[in-house]
This record gives sequence, C-alpha cells and structure tokens, in this order.
Amino acid sequence: MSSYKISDLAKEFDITTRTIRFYEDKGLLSPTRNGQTRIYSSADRTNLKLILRGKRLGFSLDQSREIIEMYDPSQNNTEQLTTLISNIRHKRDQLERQLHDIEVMQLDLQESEERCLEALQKTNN
Amino acid sequence: MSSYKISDLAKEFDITTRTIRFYEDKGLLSPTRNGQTRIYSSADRTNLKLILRGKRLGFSLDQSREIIEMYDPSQNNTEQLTTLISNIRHKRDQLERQLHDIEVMQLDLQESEERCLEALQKTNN
DNA sequence: ATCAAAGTTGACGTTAACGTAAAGGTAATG
DNA sequence: CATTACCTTTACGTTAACGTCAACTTTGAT
Repeated sequence: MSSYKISDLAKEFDITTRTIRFYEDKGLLSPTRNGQTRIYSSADRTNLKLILRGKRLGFSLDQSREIIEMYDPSQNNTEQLTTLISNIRHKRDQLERQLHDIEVMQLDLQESEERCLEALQKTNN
Repeated sequence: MSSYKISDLAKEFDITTRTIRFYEDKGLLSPTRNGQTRIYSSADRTNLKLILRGKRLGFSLDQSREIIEMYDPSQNNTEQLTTLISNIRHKRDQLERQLHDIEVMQLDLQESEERCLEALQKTNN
C-alpha cells in the first residue's frame, strides 16, 4: 500500500488535515490528485515524517524543507552537488552542537533529580 | 563580577535588550533595580543561558521556565518534591527521544553526503 | 554643565504555524 | 435515494516571540 488519503496520514501521525494541506501550501508535500482529492505517495509520507521529526527538534518548516532537499538525490551538475554537500555538512555540525546541548542538559537534570531525592530522604527521616 | 547591566547580557549572548525585558515580562528573569535601571545577578545570567539553550533545542519559553524550576532547589514539602522529580524524569525521557531523533538524522545525512560524493566522482571522471 | 549614550515604559506591528468556520462537492452505505 | 462521512477551497482568527517606533529619563564622559 503505497498511496494514502489525507485522513490516513492525519490519523497515522496524529495531526489535522489542515496541517497537511498547510505543508503542501508551503511546498513541503506534493500529492497528486484523483479528480479533486489528494493522493499521497510513500515519498510524501516519508517527507511528512521528516517534517515532524524536524519539529520535534525545533526546526522551522523552512529548515525541514532544506532537510528534505538534502535527502533528495535529484541534483545533477557539479556546482549544485558541491553546495548541497556544503549544506549537509553545515547541518551535521549544527546537529552535533544540538547533541552536545542535550547531553549537558541531561547531566544537569540528572544532578537535579539526585538532589531532589536526597532532599526527600532527609524529609522522610 | 556578579552583577550585570542589561546591555552587558545583550552583548554577551548576542540578543537585544528587548528580548531580555520580554523574558522578564514572561517571568523567566527577575532582576533587582538600582533606581529605575535593572541589575542582573549571576543567577539571572544562568537562567538566561538556560533559556537560550532551550531555544536551540526548540523549547518554548514555557518549557524553559519549567527547566529553570527544575534547577531551582527551593522546593520544600514532600509533595512538591515528588511532582518535581516526576517532571524531571518526563523531561529526561523527552530529551532521550530527542537525542535519538538527532542520531537518526545524523546517520541519514551522512548517507546523503556519501551519495553526493559518489555522484561527484562519477561526474568528474 | 552639557550632550551623547544607554536606560525606561508603553503600544502597536510582524511572522510562523497552524485553528476554525463557512460553503460547497463527492462517495459510500444502509 | 437519502443521509452521513469525507473531501475541497476561501478566508479570517490566534498565539508565541519578539521587532520597532515614540516619548521620556538617567548617566557618564568631556
């Protein structure tokens, strides 16, 4: 099953159909049509997954669009390829920094939790 | 030096004074006053760092406020402590998922980059 | 003392990312 | 065949997170 109605995707990813149409309006999805109604391919579904993952990471839709273009191998000439590679490396660097931020925050929260547990011990004894 | 003027913080973190006042308005910072002008403590500076780190991770200001409260050990009674611990664990779980999202995206982008490099090879030979 | 630089409080403007309501077309099910 | 359930477009509304004046006061350097 490699084609989906809008409500299929809406249910699967727990978003509204309005949101899906909005993403199309912004050029992030490009479903075909059966008469008037939209038909989504598995590529559209993949792109939607990328968008939502981007959202969980705090990306804007513009940034998610860039991500999608990075997955897309439809680049031909040398110049496009080199700028694409440069963009990918930039994004990888940014993700690396984000990873570091998360790790620091994880450690901090771990310490906070331990302090809370100690405080609880003292209160309960 | 453990006190700062608004422009000190603005320069250090490359944000506008408007932004700093906005954060105060939202209850994320609480500078004291010298007459009319705001004086920021090192605690305020720390909170500001937390806010900006949160922003890099896609957190809303409300979420950053929660994070700040998790760092703050001003909880006394048992009930507050247990709910705080629960909140911290929730946040840690969320960060874990976010970490996973980033790792997956890193791998995907690595593959994309490799494909681009291959395509470049073929073009240049 | 003066004068530019930096501080203050309103208050309205802006952008992203949708929500929501209206008004209508289509399809499938009892 | 009628009604219910989706689909469509259009369009205005909303919230978060500031930007951008304006109008005024305060402070620091010459």
